[in-house]
Amino acid sequence: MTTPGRGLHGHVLDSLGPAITAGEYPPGSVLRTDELAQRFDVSRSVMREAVRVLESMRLVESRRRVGVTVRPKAEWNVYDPQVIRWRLAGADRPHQLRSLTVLRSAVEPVAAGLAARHASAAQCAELTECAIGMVANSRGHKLEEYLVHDMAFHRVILVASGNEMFARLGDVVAEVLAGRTHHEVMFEDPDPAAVTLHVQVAEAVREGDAARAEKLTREITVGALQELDILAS
Amino acid sequence: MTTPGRGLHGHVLDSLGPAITAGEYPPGSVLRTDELAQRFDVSRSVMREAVRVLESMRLVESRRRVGVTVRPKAEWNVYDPQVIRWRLAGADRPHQLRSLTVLRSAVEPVAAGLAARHASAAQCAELTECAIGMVANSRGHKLEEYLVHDMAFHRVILVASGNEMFARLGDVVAEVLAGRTHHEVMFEDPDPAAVTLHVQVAEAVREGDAARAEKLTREITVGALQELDILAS
DNA sequence: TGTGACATATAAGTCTGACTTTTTGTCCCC
DNA sequence: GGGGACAAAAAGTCAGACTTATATGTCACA
Repeated sequence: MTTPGRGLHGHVLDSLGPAITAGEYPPGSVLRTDELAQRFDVSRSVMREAVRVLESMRLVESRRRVGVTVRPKAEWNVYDPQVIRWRLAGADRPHQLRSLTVLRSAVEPVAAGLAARHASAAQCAELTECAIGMVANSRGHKLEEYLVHDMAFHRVILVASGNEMFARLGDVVAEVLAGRTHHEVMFEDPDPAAVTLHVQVAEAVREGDAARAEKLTREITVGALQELDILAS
Repeated sequence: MTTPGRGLHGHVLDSLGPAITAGEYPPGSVLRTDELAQRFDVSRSVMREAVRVLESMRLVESRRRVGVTVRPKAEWNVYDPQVIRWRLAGADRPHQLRSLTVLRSAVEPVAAGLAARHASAAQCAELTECAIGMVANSRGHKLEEYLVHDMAFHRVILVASGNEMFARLGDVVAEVLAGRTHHEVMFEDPDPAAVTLHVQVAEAVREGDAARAEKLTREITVGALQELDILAS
């Protein structure tokens, strides 16, 4: 992914982070820095750095004379990519995938609409390339190749929206798409209708038709919601 | 806000964070831990903890033999509440407000639709109370009181959506609303039409009319976009 | 002149131990 | 039983020595 396990404190985080986000330490649990340092066989300085990071993610709170207490889930920085990755890697995975898919359904249509207005020529070209790649790999069990182009497609849309907040969701969306292919039920070739929708979105963006790009993308995300049985009405 | 300036390293962050997010150190700038420790008159241990936090926010990258280099804006964890607060407090404020308002326009309508399906009786009651509070303070230059109820209203909607990712945007939305009242041009009483929309959203949610709640909320967010001259078509 | 191996300097990374500060629980006394 | 002083516990801070990785410069050799 990005740069995992860099330094000793990173190694500690790779152990503690998933454990906490998995609910292994229920909210209110108290950890002691010294004990943790011993357990992970690192110095207190290193342990303190790790705790500081967990604190900035609002997973824990460090108080004098008390120790390091685990915060309730509702206070976590759930948008921190690291936290998202930890949760996706653990028992919380299904729940996290649902949350993120709902988020996608809100954000991506609007992003596509904005992309139709702001996308550069290069971005339009890239988008079309992605769509072509998806079509080319939509049959014959070439799921991995399809996935690569699918992830790229959505990333381009989000970046081309021109909104930094949307752009930064590219990694998250990619993670969701990858999860669908790798862990969920997706043995067969992708739905041809979905592939067509992607091609049409690329068209709409190229033509600057914001309303159509938004509507088509909404259809894509509705499909994603249905896959997870998140059904409305 | 939450718990600012806790401990020495927190004090350092309160100085460094805003400076970096304000672009005071352009991307690629190199800082040295020792020099920073001297400058802020703290020990290296404390400085290292601060750097670790900045690193987890992806504002900087620490590499051996090089130093602490500032990352390009595109890599920052722009959803980190701390980063958002720093940017809102600095020169980037207008740009950040626009980004967040666009995000709101994507998320809040969908959240309102979900709230109509999932809101508890208590949440419906709270929502109605907020709407009443807004109406009661909509005339006579009682902007502060109006703001309190406005923030509460949107927070309830986001929480009642039942989606943790939406719920965690409550603070951000509150910050945007507060910003509009405190820093932007908003001397007069709020737009009566907007107040009515809020009342109607509360109604729709109470009645479980998801489509109407979503549509009405979309009208609210369109208004917010127009205030900032973010116009479509 | 270019290229590779090697040496060196540099800045982060780590560890240790001593000390400080804050908070909480307890116990004594009124 | 309540209030205040005291003691213990855990995080917080600091200073210094040492380790490790790595960018960069140097020099020999082709």
